[in-house]
Amino acid sequence: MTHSEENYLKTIFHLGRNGKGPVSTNAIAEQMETKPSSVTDMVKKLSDKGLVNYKKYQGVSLTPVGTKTALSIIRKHRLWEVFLVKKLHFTWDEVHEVAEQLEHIKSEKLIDQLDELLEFPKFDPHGDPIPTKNGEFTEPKKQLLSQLPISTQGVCVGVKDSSATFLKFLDRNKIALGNLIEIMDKEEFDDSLHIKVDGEKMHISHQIASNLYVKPNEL
Amino acid sequence: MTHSEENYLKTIFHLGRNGKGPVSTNAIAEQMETKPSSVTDMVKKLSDKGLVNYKKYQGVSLTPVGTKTALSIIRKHRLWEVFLVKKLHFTWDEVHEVAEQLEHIKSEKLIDQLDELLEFPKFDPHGDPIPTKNGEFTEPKKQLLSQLPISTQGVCVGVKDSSATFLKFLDRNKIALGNLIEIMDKEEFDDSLHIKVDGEKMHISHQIASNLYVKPNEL
DNA sequence: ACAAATTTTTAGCTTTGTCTAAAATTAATT
DNA sequence: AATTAATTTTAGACAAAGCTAAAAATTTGT
Repeated sequence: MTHSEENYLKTIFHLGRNGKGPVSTNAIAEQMETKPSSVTDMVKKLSDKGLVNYKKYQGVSLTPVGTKTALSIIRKHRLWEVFLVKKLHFTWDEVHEVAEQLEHIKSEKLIDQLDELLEFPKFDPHGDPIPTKNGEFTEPKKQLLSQLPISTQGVCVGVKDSSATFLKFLDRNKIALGNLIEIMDKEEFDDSLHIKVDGEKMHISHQIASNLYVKPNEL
Repeated sequence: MTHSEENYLKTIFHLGRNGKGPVSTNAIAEQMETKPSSVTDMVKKLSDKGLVNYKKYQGVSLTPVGTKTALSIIRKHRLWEVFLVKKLHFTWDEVHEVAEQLEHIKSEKLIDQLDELLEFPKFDPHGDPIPTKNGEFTEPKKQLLSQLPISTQGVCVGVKDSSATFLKFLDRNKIALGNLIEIMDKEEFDDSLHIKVDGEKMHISHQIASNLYVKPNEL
C-alpha cells in the first residue's frame, strides 16, 4: 500500500461521509488538488485491489476492506495529532501537515504503544473521534457554540472550520481544547456572544461561535 | 529531497566513515541491496544537486552540504530510536526498521521538540552519538568489553554488531543499555568471560564480549 | 427530446527510481 | 606488458503516479 493509495482511501472515506452515495471523480480530484484523469487511474487500481467499488462514470465507494483500511489511517493521523499537541506542544494549526506524513508510517506496535502513551484518547485536538483498532468510533455529543442558549456551560471539544487562520485566531485568544466556556449574553443585532473562557471574559462574533464545538455540561 | 536521495546520502556517509577515501559504487549497491547501475544514476543526480563529489569510475564522497544533510538525517534516525525505546518500550532489535521510516518526516519543529521531550540525549540505544542541530557529535569513550582487564567495572553503552539476532540475545539475557557490568574472570582457553550484569552472574563467550561496548568507570 | 454543457475516461507523454544486458574502464595476474 | 577479471557506466525498458488534450458518456436546459 503506497502513500498515494492511502491518501485516496482517506479522501474517499471523508467525502463519502458527507454527501451520501458514491463519490464523484471530480470531487476527489478537487479535494486532493489533482486532475480527474489521475483520479480515474488510481481508482481503477484501488478497484483491482478490492478496496473500492467502481463502475465507469458511476462514482466510487469503499468496500468493507477499503473502509477498514481508511479507518486505520485516520486512527493513525488522529493519534499522531494528539501526540504532537500533548507531548510536543504543537498548536492546533501546526499539527495537520506533520500528521499527514506520520500517518503513513507502517508499524502496528508503534501505533498501539503510542495509543498507550497518550492514555487511549477518544478524540483528537480538533474534537474528531479516534477510531479503535477494530474501526469503531463514537460520535461525540458535541454542539456548535452558536446553537446553545444563554448561560449554558460546556467544555470546548473541537472546531468545525480547521483552517490555519481560524486555529491561529483561537491560539492567540487562548481558546483551547478542554477550556470551560460559558455563554454570558448574546447580542441580538449580530448574534455575537459574550462568553467566559476559563473565567476570562471575551466577546466573539457569530462566525466564531458557529465554528466552535462544545460539549454542554449536563446540569 | 526524496526518501531515496536521503537514504543514499546516509549510506555514503556511513561507508565513508569506515574505509577512508571515496566510496565505491559497488559498496553502495551492496549496502543498499540494489544494483550498481541504479547507484550510478542516483549518484549523478546527487552530484548535479551539489551533495556529492563524483567523477566517473572514481567513486563518491560527500560535499560539505551533503555531509550536513546526512548528519541531519542521522540525527533524526537516532532521536526516533531513543523515543521508541524510552517512550514506547520497543526493544533494541525492533527500533531500526521503524526509525528508517520516521527519519524521513519533514518538520524542523518536530525534531526540536522531540529532542526536548527526550531531554536532549547524546547517544542512541545502540550507543551511537546523536549529532546536534549543527552537525557536531562527540564520539563516546567506549571500549569493547573484550578489551578490558579483569575486575573492570563499566556501564553498558552500546553494541558493535546490531543485528537482530544479537540484539535479541541481549534482550533474552537481560543485558541492556545502562547496566553495570563487571568482569569477574576470564577463561584462558576460549577468552570467554565471567561477568556480573547489575549484580547477576553470567558467563559469556568472547564473541559476545567483542560486540558489547562499555564505558569503563573511572576509579 | 435533443442539443449543449459538464463530467469522466482514454491515449499518450513525463518523471522518478529501478532493472537487465551490453559496453567501457580500471584492476589483477601471470 | 598483455590478457583476464572485476568494476563501473551506458543504453534501453519498466512500473508508479501524475499531466494534457481529445474522445466518450452523462446530465442539463429549453
